[in-house]
Amino acid sequence: MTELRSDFMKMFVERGYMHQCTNIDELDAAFAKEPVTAYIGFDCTARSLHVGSLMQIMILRRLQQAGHKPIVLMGGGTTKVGDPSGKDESRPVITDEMIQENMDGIKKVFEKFITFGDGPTDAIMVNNDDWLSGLGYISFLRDYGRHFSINRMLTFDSVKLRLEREQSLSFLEFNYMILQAYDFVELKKRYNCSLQLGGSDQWGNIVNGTELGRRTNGFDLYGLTTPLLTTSSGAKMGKTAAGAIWLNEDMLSAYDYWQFWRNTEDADVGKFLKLFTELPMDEISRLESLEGAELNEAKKILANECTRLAHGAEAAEAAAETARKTFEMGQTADSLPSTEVPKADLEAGIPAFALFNQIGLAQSSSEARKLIKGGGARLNDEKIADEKLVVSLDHLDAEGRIKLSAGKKRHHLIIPV
RNA sequence: GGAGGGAUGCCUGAGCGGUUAAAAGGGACGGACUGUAAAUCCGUUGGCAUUGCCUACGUUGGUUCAAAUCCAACUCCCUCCA
Repeated sequence: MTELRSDFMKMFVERGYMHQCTNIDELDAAFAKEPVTAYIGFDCTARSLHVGSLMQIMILRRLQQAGHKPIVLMGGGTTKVGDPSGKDESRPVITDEMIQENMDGIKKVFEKFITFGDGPTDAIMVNNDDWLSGLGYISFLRDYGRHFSINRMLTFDSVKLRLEREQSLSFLEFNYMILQAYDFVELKKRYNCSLQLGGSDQWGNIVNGTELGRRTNGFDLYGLTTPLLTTSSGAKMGKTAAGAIWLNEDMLSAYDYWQFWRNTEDADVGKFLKLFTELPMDEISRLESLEGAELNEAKKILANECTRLAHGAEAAEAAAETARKTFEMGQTADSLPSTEVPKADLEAGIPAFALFNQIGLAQSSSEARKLIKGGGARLNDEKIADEKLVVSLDHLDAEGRIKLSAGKKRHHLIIPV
């Protein structure tokens, strides 16, 4: 590999986004020479995206900053088929309405990170359902099916692993990679898009696309993948007690998002700063060289930066301030996640376990009881010793609220109304 | 088409008539220790309920006082033979 020339590729490698590339020299040259249009495909299986997709989102953002054009491809059509990569079972079929709803939610996430519009480097969002739904089966087979070798397809990990592992793979899913390859060609034709980005699990699908483009139209298409991200202790990114770390504020508060990053393992701080913030590299090296407890400062910066990107500067500051009050000053901050409870209910008294369940600090009453029994539940920072404790207006603090905590990190306010 | 094997809780995986809400490990949650870290150790881990009830071992029936465990049919999967 020769020295990289383009700013984008240099950044890409330096920051740790790089995993595999179909032709790094040519791609680098293209980036150095002219604006490149690139896309990443996203499933529409949920109303929001979570941190598992954040790396891809950041790449599109940086791509745009470097003067290139990002395309967000929503897999409205392919979602109906289901990607077999890395999955043991076929995906449940979801309805068109759900797909539309999910797309709307996902678009909101992207609007925070990249600029959409009609300008040359403005991002666009397209839905592959637009061209996939209208395909004629016979003509598609004749024009594109001929270019796919079954022998070859069977060697791709997404298919191979599934077959080796006794799980059945339906013909429907088998077609996923063909459709994704077709997407790439279609995007080249429509938008002169010549690069597909994606996670390393998409490598097979991406390569299929570049090859299909070359065979059918002689296109020069490129693929670039990012590494699969796990934490240093080997866990997949983005799962916690509360569930997935969603990027939409209506699914996960900015405070909780901030907390997620604040709780990063020591060993991951540098890596995450590079991937998920836009701090300059020398600043990052300084931060990651901090030792012991000082590394906590770096974690706060990480949390601030990440929250600022996803939810805005104001929300990030508020989350940081809330955390500071809660964890460092032992105060009860107004801005903790809160739930309004009718005054009348509190007057009558609510069993503590029911309340924990109601506000989401426990998934069920039983779980709440166990939490109390295990000594992990707190009311206004006092451990709840009595399993049958009834919470009432008597428990209001000086500010007229009640603070409930599950463990040392999860806090919630009850506001009587 | 023929012959065997399998389907268990979030996951892996024991159990093969009652003492089994179901071993063990993982994961997750809580506690201790710390730095809102990791590692380690301890506890919890179906739901509802002021100790009793309900739902659970692929689906549906059956045999039994009693079944995840036995029988039958069905569904799906695996292996070998043709």
